[in-house]
Amino acid sequence: MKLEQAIQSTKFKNEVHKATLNVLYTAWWLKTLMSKELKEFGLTHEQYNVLRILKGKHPEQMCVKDIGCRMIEKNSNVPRIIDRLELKKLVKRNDSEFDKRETVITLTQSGIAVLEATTGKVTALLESEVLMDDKDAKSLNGLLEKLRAGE
Amino acid sequence: MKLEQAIQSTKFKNEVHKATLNVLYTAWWLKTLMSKELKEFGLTHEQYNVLRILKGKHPEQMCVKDIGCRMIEKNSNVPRIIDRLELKKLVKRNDSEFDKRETVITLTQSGIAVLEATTGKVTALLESEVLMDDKDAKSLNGLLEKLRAGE
DNA sequence: TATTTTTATATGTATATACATGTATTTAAT
DNA sequence: ATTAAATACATGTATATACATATAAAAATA
Repeated sequence: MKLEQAIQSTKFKNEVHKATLNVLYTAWWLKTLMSKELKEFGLTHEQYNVLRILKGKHPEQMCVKDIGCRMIEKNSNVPRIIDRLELKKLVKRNDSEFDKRETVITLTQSGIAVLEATTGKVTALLESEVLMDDKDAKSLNGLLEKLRAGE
Repeated sequence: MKLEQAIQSTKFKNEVHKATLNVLYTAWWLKTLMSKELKEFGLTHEQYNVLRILKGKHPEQMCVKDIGCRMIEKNSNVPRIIDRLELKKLVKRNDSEFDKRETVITLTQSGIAVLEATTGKVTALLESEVLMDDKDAKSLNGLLEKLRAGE
């Protein structure tokens, strides 16, 4: 679907303005798509993101700050996302021995199982819905990084 | 900044997977950038979006549904965003004469003034931070629509 | 060593998102 | 004409986002 249809507007100041709206809309579209699959597992998008980050270091523990700086949405409130994952017994909090300010987190066996099942489903969904070859994806990655060049 | 630095990860399944994360991250980056400017005017990103949509039809009134389907994030709770804009006297609610189920909304004079001031600032900010020429923006728009082709 | 500053996390508040439900009104079906 | 279905909006709840503040511990400084 063209952006014009999606937001029922044709008035863009220029192509750059249209591109900013297009990025925002595409992100919403992707999130909505993934959330439908995640919901089956009782997970939200950001809970899933935290589980995947923990998986990357497993079986090592990670402190809250290190999880936070790997999040896609940097202002996510990681302690509260962990609260909910802990309630579902998918992660476990421990006090750090090296630095008593830190809380360190690990995946539980249950967390690993849920993450693996979820990842399979999400990957399959994206493969079937995101119809883009590697060459185009590479161009897209380059352009997005160009857009953020001033970061 | 490269995505790899931004989310401190280099493990992407493939370029398409990286592109999905890159879109999500870029959207967050854009929203954060704009929010900084909007905050000066006491507006949130979605409140600003509603004001801009109303501007497109002004001085005509728009019903809640028509605003909703022009929103970038479709699941936004438009009545509640309007509640806050109404409290700030930036918009006005009226009962529709044609269909008593509808509430129709218009910008107030104050709303128009705030919107114009805000738009000027936001536009200037994007021009200075989004360093991309029209040609690249056009390619980017094409690729994003390719990504969502199955929509 | 004592004090200050910084860091890591948690908590509080307002708004937003996602979704379910309730209510009034309109449209369609019987 | 009456009933049923659909529509428009509002409201309620759980979670997330954005940001301010609080608390404890570590690091830096006097």
